[in-house]
This record gives sequence, C-alpha cells and structure tokens, in this order.
Amino acid sequence: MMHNMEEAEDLRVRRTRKLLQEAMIELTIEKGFAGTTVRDITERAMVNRSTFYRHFSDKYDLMDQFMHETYQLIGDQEESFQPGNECHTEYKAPVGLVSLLKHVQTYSSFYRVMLGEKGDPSFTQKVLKYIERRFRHLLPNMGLPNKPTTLPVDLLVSYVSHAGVGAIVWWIENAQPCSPEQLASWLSRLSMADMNRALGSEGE
Amino acid sequence: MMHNMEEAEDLRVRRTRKLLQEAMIELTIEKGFAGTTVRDITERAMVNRSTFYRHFSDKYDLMDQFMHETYQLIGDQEESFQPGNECHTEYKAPVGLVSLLKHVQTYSSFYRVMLGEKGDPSFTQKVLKYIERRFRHLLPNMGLPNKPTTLPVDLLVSYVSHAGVGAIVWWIENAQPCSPEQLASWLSRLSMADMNRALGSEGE
Amino acid sequence: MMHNMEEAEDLRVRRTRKLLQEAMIELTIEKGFAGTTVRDITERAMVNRSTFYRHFSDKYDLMDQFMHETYQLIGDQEESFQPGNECHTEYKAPVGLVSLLKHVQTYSSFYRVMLGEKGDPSFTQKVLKYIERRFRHLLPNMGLPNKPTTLPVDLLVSYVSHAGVGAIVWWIENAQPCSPEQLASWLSRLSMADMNRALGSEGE
Amino acid sequence: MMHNMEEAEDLRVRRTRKLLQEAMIELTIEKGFAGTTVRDITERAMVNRSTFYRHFSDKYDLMDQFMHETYQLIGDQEESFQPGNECHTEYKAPVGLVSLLKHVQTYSSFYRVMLGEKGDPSFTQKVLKYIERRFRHLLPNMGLPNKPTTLPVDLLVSYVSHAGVGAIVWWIENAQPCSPEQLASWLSRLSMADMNRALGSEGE
DNA sequence: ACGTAAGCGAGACGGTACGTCGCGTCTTACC
DNA sequence: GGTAAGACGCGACGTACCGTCTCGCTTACGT
Repeated sequence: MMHNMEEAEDLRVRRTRKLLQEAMIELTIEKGFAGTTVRDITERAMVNRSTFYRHFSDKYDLMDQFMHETYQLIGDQEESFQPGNECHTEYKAPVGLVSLLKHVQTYSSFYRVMLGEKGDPSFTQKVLKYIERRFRHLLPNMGLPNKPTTLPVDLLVSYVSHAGVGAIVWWIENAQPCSPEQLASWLSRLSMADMNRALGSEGE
Repeated sequence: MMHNMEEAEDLRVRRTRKLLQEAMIELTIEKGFAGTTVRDITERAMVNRSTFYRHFSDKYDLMDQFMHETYQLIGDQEESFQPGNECHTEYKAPVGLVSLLKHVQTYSSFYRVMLGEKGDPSFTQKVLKYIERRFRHLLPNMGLPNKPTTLPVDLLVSYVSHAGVGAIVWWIENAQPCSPEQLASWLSRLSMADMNRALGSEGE
Repeated sequence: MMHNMEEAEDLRVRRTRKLLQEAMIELTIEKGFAGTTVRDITERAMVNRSTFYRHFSDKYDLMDQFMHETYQLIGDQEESFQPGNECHTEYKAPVGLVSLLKHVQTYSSFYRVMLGEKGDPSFTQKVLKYIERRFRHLLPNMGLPNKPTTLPVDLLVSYVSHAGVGAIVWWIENAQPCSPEQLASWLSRLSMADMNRALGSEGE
Repeated sequence: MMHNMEEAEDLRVRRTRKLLQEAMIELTIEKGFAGTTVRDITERAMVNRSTFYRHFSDKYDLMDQFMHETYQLIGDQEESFQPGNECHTEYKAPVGLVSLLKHVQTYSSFYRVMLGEKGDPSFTQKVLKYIERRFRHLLPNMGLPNKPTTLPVDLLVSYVSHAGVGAIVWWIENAQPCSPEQLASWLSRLSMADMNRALGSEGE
C-alpha cells in the first residue's frame, strides 16, 4: 500500500546517481563543463568510473537527466499556474516564472557557469526552449494580428525568450541583487510590453 | 621603405591561414565546432597538422583571430556611424546594425551553427559583448534616472542584447526571410522602445 | 545410512554444473577457449553469472574439474591394464591407450581446439603429463642403461610423449581417418621402437 | 651509396621497437605471456602506451613480428643448408637444426615459458609448423611408398614434429645439459629412424 | 507433507585492461 | 624561413570482463 513499487529504485542506485550529479555540478562550477572529465566527476563522487557508465552514457547524458528531473519538478509546481488571469491585464508575475527563478537561484553558481562562456550551448538551448514554450502558451490569449508586413510572431518569441535569458544572466552574474519576485515582475512587464506593442498596435 | 611591414606577410603564410580559416568554417557548418578537430581542419585545408600549430595555438585561437579580423572590418565600416542622430527621434535603423546583419548574412550558415547548440559558448559571448558595447554607446544619450526602485540599467542592457541575438537567431534559422534593413528596423524599434519605456517613464 | 554422502549432491547443483560444462565445451569449440568468457558460458547455459562463481572460481577451474572427472573415469577403465605383458614382446596396443583415444574421439572437436592454437597451453600440458606418466610406468620394465654419453631417458620420454600428442593431433585434425585401435597400434609401435632403439642398442 | 634507403628506418622507431620487444621478452619470462599486459610492457620499456599501438596492434602482433624477424634470420643462415647430402646416409645433424637450436638457446628462458603452460598456443603452433615444414622438405628425398594400409605420412610428420618440440622442451627445461650439436645429432637420428622405419620397411 | 535451508536470479559495484582518439611538442629533411 | 612528414608523450574516452557483494524468491531435501 505504501512502497510505490514503480519508483522504488535500488537504494544504492539512487545514492550513486545523486553523488555523481552533485559532483558534476560542483566541478562544473569550479572549472566549467567542457573542462570537467568523467574521471573528475567519478573521483569527486568517490564512485568507480565504470559505475558512471552503468548509469549514464556520458557527461552530457548526466547533464540531461539532471535537467529533465529538475524541470519536471518545476513543471509540477507550475500546475497551480492558471493561464488567463495574468496576462496584459495586471502586471503580476506569473507563478511559474517565480518558481523557475527560485530554482535558478538555488543553483545560481551552476547556472552562472552553464549559461556563460564555460558552459554548454545545448544547456543554454534547453533553457531557451523551455522559456519559449512558456511564451507560446501565453500567446493564444493575446490578439495576434500577424499581418504580412508586420513583425513576425516567431521573431518576437525568439526576441523575448533570449531577452529572458539575458535577464537571468544579469541576475546571477550580479549575485541576484533583487528577489525572484521583483525580477519576475520587471521581466514579465518588459516582455508583455514587447509583445503587446508589437502585436497589438502597429505604429506604422 | 620595407613594403609597409605590418601587413606584408609571406605569401605562403597568408595562403595557409586562409585555407585553415575556410576549412574551419566549412567543417563547423558540417559538424559543429566542438565536433571539429584540428586534424579535420588541416586535412580539409590540405595543410600539415604541425603547420597549423605554427600559426594558431588551437582551434579556439583560429576562431578568435577570424572573429577579430572580421569585426575589425565591421568596425571600420561603422566609422561613418554617427551617434546622436538616430536614437528615439526617428526609428531609422543605425548603419552599424545593418552592416553587422549583412556580415551575419554572408556567413549565415556559420552563425546558425555557432549560435546554436553545436556552437561555442564563447563565440556567442563575444557576439553578445559586441552588441552590448553598441548599446552602451547609445545609452549616455538617453536620460537615465536609475532610481533605486527602478529597473536597473544593466539588466536592461543584458535584456536587449540577448534579445538582439535572439532576433538574429530567428533570422538565420529561418533562412533570412527579410532584408537586413527590415530586420534592423524592427529590431532597433523594439530595443529602443524597451529602453525608452523602462528608463524614460515608469508607468507604475 | 546417508546415501554415500560424498556424491549425493543437490539435484539443482548437478544440473547447473552439467549445463555449465556443456556450454563451455560448445563455446570452446566455436570460438576457442581464450575467446570464451564466463558471461558467454553462463548465457549459453542459461544460468546466472553469479551462480557460476558459486561453483567455479573461474573458467580454468571449470576446465580443470571437467578434465579431472574425465580422466578419473579413464583411469578407472584402465585398471584392467596390466603392465608387463604388452611391451616389446608383442606389438599389441595397450588397453589404456585405446580407451584414451576413444575418449578423445568422443570429444574430438573439443580436443581439436584445445590442443590447437585457440586452445589452452595448460590443457595441452596436462594431456602431455598424463601421457608422460603412462610412459614412465612402462619404463622400469625395459632395460635402461643410461650411460653418460647415451641419449638421456628424460629426453626420450619428452620426445615420445610429445610425439604421442602429435599423433592425436593428426588424428583429430583429419577427422579420425582410422579406428582408435589402428592408431593405438601404429602409435605404440612407433614409441616402442623409439624407446627400444634408443635404450637397448646404441647403433654407434 | 651508403644509407641504404629502403631500410633506413627512423632511429627513434628502431629504438622504440627494440625496447618494446625486450620488455615483452623479459616480462613473459617473469610472469607468462597471458599475464603480461600492454601497460606492463610499455612501463618496462619506458615508452608511452599509445606509442605501443603506433607500432603494434596488440601484444600478439608484437610477438609475431619478433618471431618473424627472428625466423627470417634463421632462414637466412640456413641458406648454406644443402638438402640431399645429410639424410639417411650419415647421421650428421643438419646445419639448419643446429642454428635453430642455437637460437632457442639464446632465448632459452623465453622459449621455456612460451612452450610451457604459461605460454601461448599460437606460438607453439608456429614453432611446430616451422619444424614440420623442415621435415616435409626432407621427405621427397626418401622413398615414400604410402600404401593404403600403411602408416600415413602426415601422421608421421606430425609425430616427429611434435617429438622435436618435445626434445627442445626437455632441453630448455633442464638448462640445456648438452650442446646444440649433440642434441641435434640425437634428435635427427631419432627422427630419421622413425621415418625410415615407418616408410621404408613395413614389418607387418 | 511440508517447513526450511540451500541454491538461484537479478544486478550493483569496484577494479583493471583494452584499443582509439585528440592534443600539443618535437625533430628531420626538403625547397 | 615555411612546410611536410611523422614520432612521441599525455590523457580522456567508452567498452569489456573480471570477481565480489547483497537481496529476495523458489525449490529440493530431510525428518
């Protein structure tokens, strides 16, 4: 009745995976992702190198699984997120954005490295895609004229998504000088303005 | 008296460097930057591997020198760029932006890869820093209140710079569906609006 | 009262050991002994790998136990072997040799591999030692002068023992083109001649 | 006129190969061939492991090349060997056999291991094939009746070849208690007798 | 016949060697 | 002096086996 057999993984397995994940994060912070080798990770985690390969095909796989688990969690928290009552009426930061920022804050050193020049482009890409997806969910609620001569929606999405990452980068590179809520508020106001401005009224 | 010594390089040297540069670009397009090895480059360039190391310390150095030469050229073209007469009065795309976009268009396949997940984070970083520098040149001309409770200028710069890269990414990933001038116009209007909006009047 | 405790093994145990033995033989025939791994054996035997190690310390141990059991059997059959009435009087093949050859014939494919280049030197060595022992049993019955300048007995023993293996190798590599009895006859005649010739009369 | 360009191999290359060969021989003597790893060899030779693989595909290849070079040399020495004047007329050991035994004596420790249970079956096989080839060269000079019911020639060849190895094994395992010439004499007398006896007159 | 100790399946783990690849340095000969 | 050719040391990679070790399940045995 209780031990939920579908995810009752071997205790040793969970321990090993956790140790490897933590080691990877620490080392990435210290010397960048590219500069971190599988051997480094396993030595730090005090796990045999061959054991690493029993769980992950390479360091990128370890990375991916970490992100996947993490973003799953953020996604779960976000279920309480109610679309419809937050956009362009009142500038209140959406719940999901705040919880994303809180996660980023938790791993701020890690994100600082991963989104920077010692990081990994496919990581940045994943964050970007995640943000893009969020924006696209918002879009249908706004009037989207999309007249031919008009600024294309996709351009706008790419613009605000990258901009969002830019805001996050600023935040973590300056030791998060404001609360997640504050940043979320500024950020969503900027993005919403961009989108409304571009899609709503065309000045010319 | 000695043929303008700063650029009278040995013909063989210029040939070798050019071959290596072209090979690197081709291979990066084909298999990503990380996946391209020095041996690949030298084989494609039909140059001996040890010769590579006489000119560049590694592939990142080759990359850097390529970018440096290129952006030098763009910078030169941009000298005609007159700050002051283009911002927030009339939404005319600045000359420099257009010439940057034209350069990007010339190497669009290369940029598509380098700014994407097969690219190199330090490349992206350099492009970003370049754009940021451009924005900061513009800033002093605008009134910047920077009250404490207000959206920080640095956040704004990071926001619009990343957004600019986002626009470029959209452009090259969609086979440049509009002219450089058109994109420059859209892009500068969006950025200016962001900056004016945030710095000029605080709605709330 | 307890059913002869030395061989009343658990049924499962006997089954497992037999399966493993057979698998080893098959695989050795197919891909040589060195090329056969413990995992191969257990997979073929449909037995868990850890079960293998409960019975044998490694594949060499499995090998040894197989040989030991087998040669025990041959030894038993050989008890009827009466030394003294077969050597240098009449060239009749000794019983023991024939039963050895019959055993070899039964496992001819296995011996073909094990005595060849995909085999195992320690296996060959064991066969050799077995044959040597047989010859040494015969020796005391012959007059052995062993004068200093004379061909040493040990050399002779090594000579005929290896020769015996050579005969067996020829036999199994040519699909046993003659009966065990025929080969035994030829072989013992050759060996006896060597030994008589060398030990009995020195031509020069 | 002097630097014989066809075999003027890079001096470093010759040095490296020699060091590796010697290391392999030493280690094989110390711990057997199977028990010697590539890493062992390279450490002993004070050569980087990857350099090993630039010259040899694995330790077996190193072995083979060593044997090939060596037996080439023996073959060269043997050119003075004149078939026809040594067989079955006078029991004088053939030149080739003596030079083979001298080579074996030079590397006696190595051969002791390689032909024994810590050795390698394919090595033994090569030695065997070499000896077999020598015997077959001798054969045509003898009258070979080969009547159907008669002892097959191939059996005889296998018999004497293995026997020859047996003699060598005895020799090196007993610290070569006699001169190569003495052993060669005994050995060729035995083998010749076997072959004459079997092929010449059939007692029954 | 049946309860229990054994044998067994499943598989994580620490080790060690493998053969490959890429790097950057170096030497030698050629032009 | 620039280049080709290529040996070399270094060190990471991902794979393959090895032998050891739980941990539950099931099955033949002994009374």
